[in-house]
Amino acid sequence: AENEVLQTKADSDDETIREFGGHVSKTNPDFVLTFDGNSVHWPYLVKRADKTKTPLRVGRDGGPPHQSLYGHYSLIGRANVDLLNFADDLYAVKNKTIEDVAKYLGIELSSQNPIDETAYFEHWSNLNQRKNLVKHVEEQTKAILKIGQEAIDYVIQMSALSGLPPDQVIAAAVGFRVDNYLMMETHNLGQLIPSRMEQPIIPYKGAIVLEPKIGLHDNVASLDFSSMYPSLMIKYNISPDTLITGRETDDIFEVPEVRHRFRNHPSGFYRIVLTKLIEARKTTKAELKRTAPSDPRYTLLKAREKAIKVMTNAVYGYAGWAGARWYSKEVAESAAALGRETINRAISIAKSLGLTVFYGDTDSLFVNHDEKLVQKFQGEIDRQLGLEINLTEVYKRILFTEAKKKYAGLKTDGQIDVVGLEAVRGDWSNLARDVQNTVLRMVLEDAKPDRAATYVKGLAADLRSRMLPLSAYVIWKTLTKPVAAYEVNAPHVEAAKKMAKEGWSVTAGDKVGFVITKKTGKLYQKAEPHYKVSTDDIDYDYYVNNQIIPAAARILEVLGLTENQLIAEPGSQARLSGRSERG
DNA sequence: TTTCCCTGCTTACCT
DNA sequence: ACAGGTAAGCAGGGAAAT
Repeated sequence: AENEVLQTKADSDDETIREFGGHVSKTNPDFVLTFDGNSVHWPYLVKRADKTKTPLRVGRDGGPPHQSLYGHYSLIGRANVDLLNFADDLYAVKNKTIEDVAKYLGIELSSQNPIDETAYFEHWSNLNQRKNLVKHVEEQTKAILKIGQEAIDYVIQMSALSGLPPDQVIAAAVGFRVDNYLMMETHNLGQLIPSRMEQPIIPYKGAIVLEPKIGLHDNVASLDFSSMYPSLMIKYNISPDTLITGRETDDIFEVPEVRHRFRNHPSGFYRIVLTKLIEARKTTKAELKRTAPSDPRYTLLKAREKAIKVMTNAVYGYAGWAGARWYSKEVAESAAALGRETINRAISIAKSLGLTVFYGDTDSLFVNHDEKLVQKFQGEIDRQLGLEINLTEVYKRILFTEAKKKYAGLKTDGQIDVVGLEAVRGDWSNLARDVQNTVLRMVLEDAKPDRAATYVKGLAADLRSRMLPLSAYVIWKTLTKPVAAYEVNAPHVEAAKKMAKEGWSVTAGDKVGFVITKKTGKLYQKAEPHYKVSTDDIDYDYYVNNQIIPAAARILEVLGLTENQLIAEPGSQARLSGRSERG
């Protein structure tokens, strides 16, 4: 039956593998979906099939999977899609678990308490608990299918655009998707494809980030240039094949600041492909407007539009990537310089119209939302710069911290946008994130810190009696290299070492969950793998002083409160001296 | 001997 | 393993304070 979860009663590897192959042949799917299959399930199955000398018949040819490009396994005649690769494109999902990805995509899961990998063995060993483990895996299997249904249109559209097969395109890094897309277009133009060359990495100056106007501001609009870098590259014909290296002076454009020169005519390669991409996106958007959301083509068009957008936005970065076939430092550097000129001129225009600029980053500006002035501003950007700037959001109230790239705004629909702050960082505890989100809502709604300060003080005073689940205290950090390669001690590395000692395979790219315990010594000596900790072991002082207070203070300091004011009841010196050391 | 301050390593975020 | 710009915590070491 469709969407049926198959379970085997086989009790040996060879029997299980044989049965699995039989089911694949019988079902004969076009797509095979896994979650982390390229790193875990396929290599494992291949190894066990080898060891037991059992044929792993999963391809349409009845053959085994083959290791392919981009760290991916391919099945002959089927598209083997590893949905973890799709999840990597979902920036908002911090910890790429099946459960978190499903939740983000709005997929309902019937089980609320998934079993952590580290508890699998224990569940398997205990016959009563084994049932729960089987149930859990069944739930995950169903979730993977649903995630696949959400991903499939995007995968197919990205494949159609880039020319890479659907199973490869999602495994391929962004640079290789662009590379392949450009190769396709070169072919369409009847031109030759340059070979990839070893290039030294030469850094260059990038975008401008403005100093934010610290504090709470009411009625603020955010505006964004639409496709700023692509638009500038098209406008000034910035491309490797239009770059002038000789003495030409006729019909040329010199980029401000960096002084690279480009021919105005004929159109260069990047102008041609970027124009094509932008036109394709416009066409798709127009078609979407004519299509009812219930129409099956609607999701397909949405996916196509997203794929085109992703590709368009990646071209500038690609041009500055030393591994690109069409690498040109001059091109990337010129686009960046033109971007800086653009934002600077936009700031001048805004100010000349009487608008206040609160903040800006690369291609965005935050100004007071005076509707008439903002419209006039957009008109002037079009007239003076020949570029489009869109009103993307209106905030009833917005808070800028002293730091760049960290702010939060209350939108007109009551939702809060949080940018860069601890609340959106995956390497802070859920506890700290929840506290900061709560503080932000209180502050943005009240426009004063009192309610939030009382809340934080209350929580800090009796954290342990709140009996929060352990998951509130777990901190997740990525291991970016093998544990032995680290130069300095760090809590997540120490926790990883402890896991390795117990036989867990911890490798670069893994997320390590740890909890700070009451043990003595440096912080890294207090860190324990999350699954080994009980709530009795938690160092509550650390979580108050180094998680809750800093996360709350980041916001409340903007309104004049200090960290100390959040810890101490007025006049209580005892608590002040009771703080644990910070760094 | 303890505290303070600076620097480098490290991770994650923003556009 | 698309780009550069930015914040921030912790470790470690030496200088300054006790």
